[in-house]
Amino acid sequence: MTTTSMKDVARAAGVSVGTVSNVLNRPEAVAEETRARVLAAIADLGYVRNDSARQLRAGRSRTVAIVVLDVANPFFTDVVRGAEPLVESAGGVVTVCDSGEDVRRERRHLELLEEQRVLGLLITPVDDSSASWIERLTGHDIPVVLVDRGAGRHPHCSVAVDDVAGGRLAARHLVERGHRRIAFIGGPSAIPQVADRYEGCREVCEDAGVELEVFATPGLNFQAGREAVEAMLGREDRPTAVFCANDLVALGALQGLTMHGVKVPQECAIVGYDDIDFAAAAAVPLSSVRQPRAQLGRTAAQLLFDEIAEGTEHTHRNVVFQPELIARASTALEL
Amino acid sequence: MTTTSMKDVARAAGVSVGTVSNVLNRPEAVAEETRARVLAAIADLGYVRNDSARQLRAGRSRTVAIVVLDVANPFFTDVVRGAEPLVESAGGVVTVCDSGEDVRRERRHLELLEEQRVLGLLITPVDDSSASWIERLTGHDIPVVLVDRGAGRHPHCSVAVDDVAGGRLAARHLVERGHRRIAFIGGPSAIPQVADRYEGCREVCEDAGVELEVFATPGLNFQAGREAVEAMLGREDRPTAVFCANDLVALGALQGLTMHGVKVPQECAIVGYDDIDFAAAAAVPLSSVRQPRAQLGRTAAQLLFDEIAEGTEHTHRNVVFQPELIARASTALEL
DNA sequence: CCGTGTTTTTGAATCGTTTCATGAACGGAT
DNA sequence: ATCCGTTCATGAAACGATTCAAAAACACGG
Repeated sequence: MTTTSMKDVARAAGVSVGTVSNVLNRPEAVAEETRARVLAAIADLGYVRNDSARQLRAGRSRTVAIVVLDVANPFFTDVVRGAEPLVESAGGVVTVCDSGEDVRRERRHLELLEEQRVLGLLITPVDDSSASWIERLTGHDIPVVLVDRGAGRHPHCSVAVDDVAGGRLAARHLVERGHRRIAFIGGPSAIPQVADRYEGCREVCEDAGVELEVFATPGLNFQAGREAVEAMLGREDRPTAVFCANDLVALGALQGLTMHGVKVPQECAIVGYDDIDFAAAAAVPLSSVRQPRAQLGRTAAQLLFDEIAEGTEHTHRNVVFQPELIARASTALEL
Repeated sequence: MTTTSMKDVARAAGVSVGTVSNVLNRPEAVAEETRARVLAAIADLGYVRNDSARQLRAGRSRTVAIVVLDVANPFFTDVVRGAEPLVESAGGVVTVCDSGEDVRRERRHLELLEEQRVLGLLITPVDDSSASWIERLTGHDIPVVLVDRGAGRHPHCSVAVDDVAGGRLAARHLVERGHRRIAFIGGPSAIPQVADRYEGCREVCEDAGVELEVFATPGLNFQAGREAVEAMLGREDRPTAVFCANDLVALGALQGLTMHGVKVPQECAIVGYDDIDFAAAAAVPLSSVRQPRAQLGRTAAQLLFDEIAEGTEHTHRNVVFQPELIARASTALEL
């Protein structure tokens, strides 16, 4: 069965293809009676527009791509959710690509997206090596907005959250509750987020004259938190609070402490980072630093459309959001 | 700046467009020397294939769409991950669409996907009302595989997990550990998954002469579990174990019990369903029924490609997988 | 140098829309 | 009846790749 095209519809309705096209795209420009006839033919034949042909003619697609490091990470799903409504209300479509933190996968996606002539791109690059690839896109007139990686100089718009401020928030929260010995759990420090969060924490501790000890982990996952906390337990001058670079790490720490009979928050307080859904759902609800994730997505999409609209007049903007501390049971005690 | 097309490349390399096309698609058919010249021109001009034109000619795209109920749900992300490698190794691309359990969003996606002439579709439909829309696609020669909703009769391939068996597994596990009074927490029972899991549980309890009480919830979320368990706590003949229709519910139950000082598993055992990552990460690691999610995705993709390859010879297949019980601390005690 | 067979290359047709200059149809004013 | 201004409809020319029959180039034996 061959697919039916506008030509078939035109024939069935006794009009020209141009008219069918007008019915679809500028219905007000075609006479009432004709329009009805064409619509009837469309329904009758079950005609469906061919998007490839449309795009070929238009020169670009209506797709905005979002390239994320991990689709399963709630951070990114929320960013996507934030961006979607804006894109859709602008008549666009969102497509999500998962690089899985793998440069090769990311590259493959970028190639494909360029072949598809996407309208624009929101991306959290895997690492600096992506820069040249991304610039290739902008060179071909595909606007790009960087998400949560706006640190360095770069010729793009970007949105990000101030991780140093987040680190400060967490540390200040703990210091205010009387903690004088704090542990930072997280790593590797090559990840800018980790480094920044640590940096903010360090500043505050230094200013307050509070002891800060680092437990470096190989990654930001559950296991890492559990192991780090176990390393900490043997010690006699054990910190009375831990700040984890990530909620997963914090949940690992929580389980580690619980299983060794250390009471949270009575014997050890915990602050996490990201405020994932499970932070509130933990056996001891977790205090955490929340980032305005949906807004990050919304703003990124907005910047993209601004850039498209402004054309050559455009000058890049870099928007930085401030995080917020959500206090829960895991830090509910003053020492 | 206008995008460069094959014509430009052809001119630059001093050959015809047909030859350029051959270099890209059947390089072995073009002379060594010519090929080199064309490739040089491509690199030189920064030429990028136009996928719309390609697809227009080809009549279909290389995209396999997966329409899920919730991208943030680990169940679906794993299904997607399972399907991806197979699709990509077949030269396809995966695109994920989130219906958000909303029929209207789902419909919009289906319309768009049909306009894009996708290669095929894996979908977990929002409800039965989707059926007619989906059949429209198959009517237009777009093969569809149903994921985890293969219950009724339907003219498609499908993959699913046997939820009744899952319910039986959970109940049997609890009965074997000596529990004689069990609670089922979950709802609404209109959801086939909930109904099936309950059904399996009921069978086993009935056969074993074990008392089963249902705490119906309005949804399958954290809050629901917490509230259900609180309703249960007041009672004197309190069940000694709960089977939750879902891990989120189970985590809610766990938090509810913990906060009211009820020890898990000593005073109340818990079994969840889905074995999400956080099940193992809970303060008391959660026993849970695991579904072979990635395999579900893999198989769905396989069925899709089979259908494409077999053409009219194809007869639909319905594959049902068996779930597995993962025992952890939350049921670690014999009564 | 010719015929034959093989390897390369060509160029036109095609896919299904959109766009736009042109033309037809019609009504009303003169 | 003629002319003019609207309102609608038309049909051909893009858009950029792929395909394929046919032409060209080449190799080689006689």
